[in-house]
Amino acid sequence: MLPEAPGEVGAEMAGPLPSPATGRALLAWYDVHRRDLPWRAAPGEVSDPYRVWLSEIMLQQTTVAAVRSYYAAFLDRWPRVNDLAAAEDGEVMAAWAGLGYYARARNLLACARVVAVSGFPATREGLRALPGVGDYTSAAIAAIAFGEPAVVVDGNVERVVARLTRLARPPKAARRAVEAAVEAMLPADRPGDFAQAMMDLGATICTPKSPACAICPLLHDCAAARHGEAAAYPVKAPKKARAVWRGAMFVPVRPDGTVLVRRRPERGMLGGMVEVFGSPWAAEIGDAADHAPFAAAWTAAGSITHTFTHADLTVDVFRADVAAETAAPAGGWWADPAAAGLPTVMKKAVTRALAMAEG
DNA sequence: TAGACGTGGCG
DNA sequence: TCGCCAAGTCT
Repeated sequence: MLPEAPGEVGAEMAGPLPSPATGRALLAWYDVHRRDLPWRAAPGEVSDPYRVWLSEIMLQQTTVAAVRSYYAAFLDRWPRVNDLAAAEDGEVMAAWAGLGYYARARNLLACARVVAVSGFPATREGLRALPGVGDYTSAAIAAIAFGEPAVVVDGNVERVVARLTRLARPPKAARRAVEAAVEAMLPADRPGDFAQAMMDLGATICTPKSPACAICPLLHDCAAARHGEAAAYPVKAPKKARAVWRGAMFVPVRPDGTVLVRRRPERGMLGGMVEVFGSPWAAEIGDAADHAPFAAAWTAAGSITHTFTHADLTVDVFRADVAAETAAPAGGWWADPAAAGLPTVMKKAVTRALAMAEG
């Protein structure tokens, strides 16, 4: 594919491409207002790639406030990447519990075990090949830990650039234009500070709602602010209408309070998670009774709703009180619902069933 | 490539 | 209360 002509990129923007002067102004602001974060090297000090990597993985789609205690606990328990590489899977997963996106923890450990042997790659390209390290994280580590003039684009950067340039399309749909804008203002001598400065600006001044334009160091470089419409950017992609799904779930309860569960297939929604028996989720499910795990005195326990990213689900819940010796059907087992590791939608259904008065 | 993947905080 | 959001990656 041919490289895009500058005009093609610029055509996405109602404002001009940012200049190197804008990048320098941002760094001047950063030198005074930078956030003091535990994974950040002091000014003039060399960054530890392990700490940068660990923090960047934890910060994916996760707030600084949520990460702080986990970062401290991990660093205390596994001070170097070799320590983490030698850890057992279960203890790392347990230490990650509560942070969310658990694939990150699995990739973290896999990555540590690679790095423990060969060390951290010192280039963006090399970093990009590590498990759990994508376009953003590879660029961030390369810039912050190794001083590579990588173009770092995260959600903060997208927002800042969208406002600076009055970007006409949603940033993710105008990826090349965003990168071109960042590159145009990137100070080659301080790429790591520049990346962190963009993120600090996005997190503290150029916020999603109610941006503090009056105290922004880039106010006079910002096309959106000049038009008094910073909050109108970035342009949002139109929300797709959510599908409407229905389902039925069946909760047999033994006298000791255990309920019947099974494990979902590894792939697909809630892959590998524990669930209660029930129907597939679809626009129509037909007769709920067709999906019961076994014949019993099923009683309607009402319904629950749950919103997924792309579907609104309503589930009719049924309960049956069964004998202690009731056998679990193939694939199922009896579990204490409080300790079964149920995802939220399943917890809702079980809670609904158990809230029903017995008998 | 659009969708899945977790959780807690905020207006 | 509830939708939106927060330093994305993988398939």
